[in-house]
Amino acid sequence: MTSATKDPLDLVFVALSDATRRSVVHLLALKPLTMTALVAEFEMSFAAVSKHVKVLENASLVKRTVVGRVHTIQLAPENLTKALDWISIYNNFWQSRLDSLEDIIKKD
Amino acid sequence: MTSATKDPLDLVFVALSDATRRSVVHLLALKPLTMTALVAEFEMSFAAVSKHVKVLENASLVKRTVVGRVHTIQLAPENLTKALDWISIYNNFWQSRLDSLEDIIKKD
DNA sequence: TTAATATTTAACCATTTGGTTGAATATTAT
DNA sequence: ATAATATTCAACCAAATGGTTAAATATTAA
Repeated sequence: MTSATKDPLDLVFVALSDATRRSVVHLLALKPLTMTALVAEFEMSFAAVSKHVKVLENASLVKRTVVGRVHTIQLAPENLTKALDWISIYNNFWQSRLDSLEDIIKKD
Repeated sequence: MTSATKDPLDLVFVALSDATRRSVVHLLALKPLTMTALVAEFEMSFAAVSKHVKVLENASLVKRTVVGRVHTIQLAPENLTKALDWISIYNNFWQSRLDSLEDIIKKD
C-alpha cells in the first residue's frame, strides 16, 4: 500500500517493464503511427494494444493526436530522460567505483 | 502470454519499477548492507524486504555474499548499463530530432 | 545442549496486470 | 439515413505482485 503511486519515475519504469510496450516505443521511434497501424504490428486485440498505449501515455512517454476518428500516437520522450538520469547516477557511481578499484589493483 | 518472460531487460525494468527497490539500490550505492541493516531502513517486514532483494538479485542488479548466517547485499550494476543503453537509444534519437527541429525553426 | 539471531520459505490475501470479448461512441463514406 | 471504420469502455478472467504472519533452517553464543 504505497498510497496511490506518486513517483512519476514509477510510471516510466513500469511502462518500460513490458516487452510489448518497449516494442511500441521502438516502432514510434521510427515514425508516429495511428492506433490501427500500431495494432497491426502485434498479435493481440485492438483493446490490448490500446491499454498498452494508455500506460505509455500515462507515463508521458507518448502523446496522442486525435483527428476525427483517427488517433495518432507519437513518441514524447521527455520522461525517458528522467529514467535515464536516475539510472545514470548509479551507473556513474559504479563506473567510478570500478575505476578506483582499478587504481587500487594497479598500485599493487 | 509472452511465453515465460525471456528478455533480461524485462527483469531490470520490472526491478526498477518499484520505489522500495529503487531505494534499496540507492542505499546500496552508498555501501553494501546486511539484510538486517537493509530491513531496518524500511517500515516493512523482513520477508517483504527479502522478496524485494530477490527481485533485484534476479535482475542481476545486486549480488549476495553469505558468511555464516549473515547475508550481505551489494550493488552489481552491470545490468543497469543494459537499461541505460536501451533508454539511451531513444533518448539520443529524441535529442537529434529536437536539434533538427531547432535548425528548422532557426532557418525562419 | 539450549537459546538467540539471521534469514528464507510457505501459505495466505487484496490489488494490479495483461489479456479476452462484446457493446458503446464517434466519425466518415455511400 | 445507413453502413463501415476507428477507437474506447466495461465486464470478466487468470496470473503476478506486494504485502502479511507463522514456521522452518542455519548459524552463533551461552
